[in-house]
Order: sequence, then structure tokens, then C-alpha cells
Amino acid sequence: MSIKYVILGYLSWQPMTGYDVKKIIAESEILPWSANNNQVYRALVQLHDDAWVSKEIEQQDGAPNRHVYTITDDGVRALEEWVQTEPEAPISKKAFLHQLLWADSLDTEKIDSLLESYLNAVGEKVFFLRVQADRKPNMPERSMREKYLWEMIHKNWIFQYETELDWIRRMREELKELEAAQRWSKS
Amino acid sequence: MSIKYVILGYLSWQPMTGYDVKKIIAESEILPWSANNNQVYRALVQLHDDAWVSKEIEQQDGAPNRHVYTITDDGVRALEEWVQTEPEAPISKKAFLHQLLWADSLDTEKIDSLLESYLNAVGEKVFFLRVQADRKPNMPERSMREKYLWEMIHKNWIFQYETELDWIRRMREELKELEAAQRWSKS
DNA sequence: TTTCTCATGTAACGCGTTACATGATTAC
DNA sequence: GTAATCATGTAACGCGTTACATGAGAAA
Repeated sequence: MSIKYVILGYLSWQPMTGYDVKKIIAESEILPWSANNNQVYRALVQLHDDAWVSKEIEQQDGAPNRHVYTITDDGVRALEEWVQTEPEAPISKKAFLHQLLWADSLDTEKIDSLLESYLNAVGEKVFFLRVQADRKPNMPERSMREKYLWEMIHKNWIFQYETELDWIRRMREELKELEAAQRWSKS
Repeated sequence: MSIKYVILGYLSWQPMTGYDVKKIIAESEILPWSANNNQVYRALVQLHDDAWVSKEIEQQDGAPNRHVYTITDDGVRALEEWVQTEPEAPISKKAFLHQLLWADSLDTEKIDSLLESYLNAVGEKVFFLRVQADRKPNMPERSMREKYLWEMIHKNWIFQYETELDWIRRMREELKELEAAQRWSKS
């Protein structure tokens, strides 16, 4: 997936330095990158090579010079094209589900406590998503519709994790019932 | 995430060759790997080096010899430990949402048709998930509980994509309303 | 005095992907 | 005759990660 275009997107909102971009990516709950220097600074070099951004160097003393990147007309066009590329279904990595596939060797209590841990992990994630959806840092609101788009995108993530929470709760109950039913049939 | 352990899991169900493993991964709707040779055959070499699987070579003529891998006691133990490792929240890559973030430069009709394409992509995915959840290929059912676990894992994926479909439908309606409201206020 | 923020960059490595390579048998 | 299935493997490459490297000023 293209971190390159995501960065270009933010530059279409405001001119920024690599350091700024890095911070936005690191703080965001919905951008799935770790925001390491390697990727961000390289992407900016690429964007500059493509002439999708221009670069201005602000002299500083006491700190390295700031390289401020600004989107160009070519960049605006490239972004608009990318936005219209054929949508693809999301791809999720649910490592825990792969663990669960082979969890039948554990007793039901152990499985239940694993599910509880999973519930907590997902719950925490939702919590931070909610906080960020409320505070709206680094969220462009250049029009009512843009504001709506951003809010819905945040809701998308919240809904996804809430669906997960429902699934966990349901599973914990049903596993208890299954266990009870089997104990009954054995005695 | 560890394709290595997923492969070990399947070997805990049945002894298999690399070719068999590859087919299972390729056919599965819920395993997120492309099942390329490089990964599968290397993983099997690693598992063998770890002594988590043993290897038997079946002589054949007309085709390469079959290398049949069988899980060892050490392997069973390693799998059981891995199953109990601390669960982590899922990580999703929703490339389309990143496109939508910067879609405010498009008119509402264009956005709607993008959403429609996304709806189709996700709808197709759900369809195949449903088919596979029904047919249950390569699904171990060594106990009632294992059967239940596998069914719930498939449902998890179906629920996730259905939540996505609901979100898309809602968004398409709300965007139309927003558009109408704004046209009203302008005239 | 230690830690945080600002600000840029490089090196080494892991995981995953596509494509390449071989070759017999079976099905259409 | 062409394509799919069986069956093993290697090479090149891209994307992402952690860790390394530097260095000043401000805050705790």
C-alpha cells in the first residue's frame, strides 16, 4: 500500500517537513505504519524526484535545516488519480484467530482466558480510536463533506473493532454453554 | 505473523507434503498469504531444523519424490505454547479508506461510484467466505468444540466484511442527503 | 542531570511477493 | 496440442521494521 500517496495527501493539506509527517503517522490510530525515518525520508525523496512536491530549505542554527515540502500541480493531479484507482477489499491480519484454530488442545477455561485477553487488547484499541475520533488531531476540515468523510473513516475503524468485541463476547458465552452441555451428557 | 506456526498447525492435523500445505494456504479464504513456494518450502526446512517435524521421503518415478512431514512431540508442545501467546488486536490494511481521506476533491457522484466499486469488491469477498464456511474444505473436526472454533473463526471474517458492507451503504445514503442539503442551501 | 523535542539521515534485516526453472503424467 | 496437476526448489526485489548516528536547545 502506498505510504507515498498518504504522505502526498497530507502535503496537499499543508506544506510540511519529514519530521512533521513522521509525527502525524506515528500519532495516528488509523495509519498502519510505524513511521520510521527510513520510509518517510525516502518517500519524500521519491516524491521530489517525481516532481510531485517542491522543496524549500529553511536555514536554522542549533538544529538541522528544515526541509519543507510543498505539493505541486503535478502532485495534486497524481493524488487525484490515485484516489480514483479501483477500490480493493480490506486485508486483515488477525494473528489471534490463527492461534484459535489450533486451540482445541486447551481446556475451555484456558481458551476463555485467552479470549478475555483478546477482549482487552481490542477494547484498548477501540478506546484510543474513540479518543482520536473526538479530538481530531491533524484532521483537515476544508469543507463539510471532507469533515464528514474523515469522521466516517474513523467510525469505520470503530465499527470494525466493536464487531470484534461482540464476536468475542458471544463466543465466550457459547463456549460456556457447550462445556455445560458436554458435562451433562457425560454424567 | 507466523506462517510457520500455521503450517505446524496443519501438520498437527495430518502429515503432509509442501505441495499439500501450499494448496491449503492458496485455497483458504482466511489465510492471508499467497502461498508461494519460497515461503512454504523454507518454513518446512526451518520446522525440520527445529525438530518440530520429521521428514519421510517417498520414492516416486515420473515426479519428484514426495517429502512427507509429520509433527513430532516437540512440535506438538511448541504449537501448544504458541497458541497460548498473548493475543494481539488485529491489524487491517484498508487501502481504500486512505484513498477516501483525500477524496473531497471529487464530486459526490464520483465518490458514490467509488463506494459502489468498493461494495462490489467487499461483497465478492463475503460471497467466497460464505461458500467456504459452508463447504468446509481442510477443516479438522476432531471434536465438537474444534468444529465450533473453526465455524466461529469463519463467522468472524464474515461479520467483519458485513460490517464493512453496512458502513458503505450507510455512507452512500448519507452522502446523498448531504449533497441534497447543500444544494438546497445554495439555491 | 537526564530526558524530551526538533531535525536529518543510514544500515541491516525479515517477511512476503512475483517470476524463473524443471519435468513427467493426465485431462480436455 | 494445450493446459492443468503433481512436486520440488531458487533468484530478485519491494516494503516495512528496528537500531544506529549526530547534535543542539529546552524542560523536568
